[in-house]
Amino acid sequence: MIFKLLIPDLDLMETFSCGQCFRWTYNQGKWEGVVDNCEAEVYFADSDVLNNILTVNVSQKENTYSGSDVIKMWSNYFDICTNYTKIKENLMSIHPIIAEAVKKSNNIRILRQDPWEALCSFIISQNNNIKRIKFIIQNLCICFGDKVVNKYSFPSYEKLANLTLEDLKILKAGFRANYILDAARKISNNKVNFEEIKKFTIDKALKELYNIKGVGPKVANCTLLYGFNRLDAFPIDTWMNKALKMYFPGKDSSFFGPFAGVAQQYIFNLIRNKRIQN
DNA sequence: GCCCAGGTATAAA
DNA sequence: TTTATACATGGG
Repeated sequence: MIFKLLIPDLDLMETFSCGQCFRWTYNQGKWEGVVDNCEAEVYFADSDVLNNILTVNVSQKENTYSGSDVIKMWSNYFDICTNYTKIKENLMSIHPIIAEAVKKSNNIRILRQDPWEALCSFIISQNNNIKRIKFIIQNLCICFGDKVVNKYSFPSYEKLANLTLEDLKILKAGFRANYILDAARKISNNKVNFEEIKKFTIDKALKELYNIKGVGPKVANCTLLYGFNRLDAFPIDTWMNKALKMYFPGKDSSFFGPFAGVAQQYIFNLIRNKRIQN
């Protein structure tokens, strides 16, 4: 099925390649990806781009989801109810560097990704580069996910929980394989509970995620920001540390207010594009 | 060979 | 409590 969504403040290139997600691919003017068990290509048609109308062309096995469920799913994924025009105005008023960051990389939206996919993806991201992160995640989906139509879904934690380190060698994930297994098992046997985390304060949610091996501040904050839509989460990494020291000496995430994570994403993109060293 | 990549666990100071 | 090193793998 094919349908259209009105989504202001969305630049597909910026949003899909800013490092918040790892499974979208660009092909001849269209972006191809999988959300849950739903595969789609999305694009702005020439006649729609000025009106912020996104075309979503969904392929799925017959009747996995109803038409209205599909529209709900993709509306939620792009978080269309959140007003990014307002958020960006607020952020730009905080500091000139944020204003510059927002202007330079226009229109990044924080996607509402599945919590498990976000957690697992950012466990894989540690001490790793984006190209290889994508490679490992693609292996993970092909080897252990379900075939949707042409692509594969992200494998469930239940499925991975029953595998062994030996099984995961095929991923070439290195030392992270052990962390993936630990995460899958702890969530499967309820030692870490996503439903509880949704109700927790940010500090409590972070501590809960730290119970998983290989999950530290970076991975936990990314999981909360991208998987739980906690826009106040603030995943500081080496590049962001450089940026903070350089542009915001002495400041912490509270300086950026309730949309710290959104600010971080824009600043990160600015720094990455500038290829700042030191 | 060496260094780095959207870090973290572990040991040692 | 802070600081150093190993960790798998692949690319530059």
